[in-house]
Amino acid sequence: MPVTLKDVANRAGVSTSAVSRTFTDGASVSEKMRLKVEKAADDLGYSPNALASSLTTGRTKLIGLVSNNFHNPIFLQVFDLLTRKLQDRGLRPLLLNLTGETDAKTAVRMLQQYSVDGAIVSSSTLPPEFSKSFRDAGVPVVNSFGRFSTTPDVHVVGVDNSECGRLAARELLKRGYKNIAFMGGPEAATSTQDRHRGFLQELAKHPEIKHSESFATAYSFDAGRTEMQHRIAQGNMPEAFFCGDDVLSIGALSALADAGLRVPEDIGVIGFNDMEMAGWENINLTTISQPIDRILQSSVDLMVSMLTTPDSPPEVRLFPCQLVERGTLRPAP
Amino acid sequence: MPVTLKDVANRAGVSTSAVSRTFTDGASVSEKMRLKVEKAADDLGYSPNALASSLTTGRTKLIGLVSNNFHNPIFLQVFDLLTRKLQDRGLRPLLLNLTGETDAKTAVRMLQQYSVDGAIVSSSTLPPEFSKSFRDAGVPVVNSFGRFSTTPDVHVVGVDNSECGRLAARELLKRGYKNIAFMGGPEAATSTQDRHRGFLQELAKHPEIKHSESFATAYSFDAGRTEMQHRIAQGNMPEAFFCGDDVLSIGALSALADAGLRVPEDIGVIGFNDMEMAGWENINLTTISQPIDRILQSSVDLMVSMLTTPDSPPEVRLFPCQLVERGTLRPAP
DNA sequence: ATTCATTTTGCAACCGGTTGCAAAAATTAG
DNA sequence: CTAATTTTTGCAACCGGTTGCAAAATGAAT
Repeated sequence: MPVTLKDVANRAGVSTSAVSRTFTDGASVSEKMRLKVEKAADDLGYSPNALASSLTTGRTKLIGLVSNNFHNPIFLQVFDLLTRKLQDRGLRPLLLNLTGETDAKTAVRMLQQYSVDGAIVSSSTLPPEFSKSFRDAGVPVVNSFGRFSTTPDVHVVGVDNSECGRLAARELLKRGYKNIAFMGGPEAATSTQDRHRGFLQELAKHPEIKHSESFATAYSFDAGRTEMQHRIAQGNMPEAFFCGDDVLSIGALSALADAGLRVPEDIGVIGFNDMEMAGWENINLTTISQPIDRILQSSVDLMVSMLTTPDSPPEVRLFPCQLVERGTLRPAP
Repeated sequence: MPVTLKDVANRAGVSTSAVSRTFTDGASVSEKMRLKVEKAADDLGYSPNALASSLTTGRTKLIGLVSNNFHNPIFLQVFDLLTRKLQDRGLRPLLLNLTGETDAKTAVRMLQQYSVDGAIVSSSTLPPEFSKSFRDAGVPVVNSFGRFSTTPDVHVVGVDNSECGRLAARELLKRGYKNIAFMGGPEAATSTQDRHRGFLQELAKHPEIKHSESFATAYSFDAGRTEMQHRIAQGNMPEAFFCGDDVLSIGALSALADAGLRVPEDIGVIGFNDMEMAGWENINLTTISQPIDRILQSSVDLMVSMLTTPDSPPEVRLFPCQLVERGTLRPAP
């Protein structure tokens, strides 16, 4: 049914090599030949089979898009941008959903079977073994939203989470809060650990500031709400919270509202991520934004450069986060 | 670098056919042979190249996942479920982001180049030409969240949007509202048209009920908020609104709150979709849910059945929607 | 017109598998 | 134990392309 190279060659009355060459740029073909072949190809509606050519060229232009994060709305944007940026480069995303997957071996197999040219691992919660296994299997890897390391196994692109923690702390101090709290996501998440560490680092410079911390069980509305309810029930409330994620913050805000606590008059809240909802007028969350577009652009740039120049040493690219001022923190005095 | 069939054959001291056969089920291989080959394969860490085999078998097990909807959070769940369900069936999703793409020809090419076995078009806003072009190119298609038709070009799975419109109208009437409004998404979206039609059908039975309609410019928070602000500014407010989408509803709610109108005491609101946020305590939106899981399960079931039994006539599978009662509609008297 | 350098083209082998067919091996029947 | 039948195996062609190499065609120089 589908039109093959041979069909085009026959119709144009030339060899298959000629046809192949007109469709690979950089190949030696005369102008007449190219025209003749293109005519025939057009007539027949031919488009080359990328899979067949991959057999000999060794390149499929398939990029594994690996994630296990299909819960945080921010990732819809991630998929949108990533797929478009890949498409723009002539690459096609093969989606690999690793939700609930614990075995890196099978993950590697899934990628290998389709001989992807590379894999973009996009998750802050997927254990680094996965990236490492891919690399060990010879698959070029970029880890987006990954953790900083001085000796990375693979390329890492993301933000400096501990710097974000410091930024949040500085911002709270600047506004005159004297008793502040960190409310993290799951304690096991490296992103939470790093933000927490940065937060403490900054506070270490200000011993007069009281602070406390707690961790929600997940990066979710319910977890944030529940955790905040706990804090309220415990009494002894701090003046402001740095929440490890916007979803968490919004859950926390709802608990505060229920308890009759006003934001920012009674309690301040600063979130993290700047998801779309944070800007909605009925939420209006002051938060810290990650430069998602730059992170992803850099991720596909790195991927493309690995494809052209293999064996470049793993690199870490961290982008600065930025405060997005809205209405849940009181102004600086 | 990667281990090939031949490597395994050499190590096991058998022909390549023997190896091939041990990895295709239903093929004739003796038990000793199978064991010997599997041993060799294990030793070498061999996994068959799906792309190479696709050349002869004509099947890639690649399914194009086509969408242009990377904005509505509900679609994150769609991608999550769809990818997992496909993976469970041994199929791999090749993502095709058609945001901003107007030319079906190029979309078809993108799928053909990778000779996908089929395509699941998952969008309520992508024009039906696309599905049709895929089908015409010989690609089996399932259109999830598509529009009902008595003479469908391709398989369609979704909900009966006009029935949803009727459901919403009935629900509002049941609660004693006498003056109600439909606030749709973009007037061009078929989903909005259908819901609107159903809404009017039900009202036609109740000539004493006053009603009005308006359309937001997009399925977004801002559009819903802006549209509601218009309605408030115009004065002459209805008692309750059926909004064409939850995001729209939430935008509308925020405008109502700003205007000092209480929900549901002053104004009732019912949404559509039951996105996660609708259940958050600070939103608590009464809405209508689509059975997303069933829709997607049915979509991949249909896809699988097309792969085994081609040429089955296009089928429409519609699932019932359900009211999710929360706090934005007053109780029935 | 002849020679030499350069470009263009086709041949044929190959990429990693699959599969129809016939030969070889194993099994069953006589 | 031989013959007939069934199962297992390998050979070789093929899937849709690519590419090294040498032959053919073109162009430049003499």
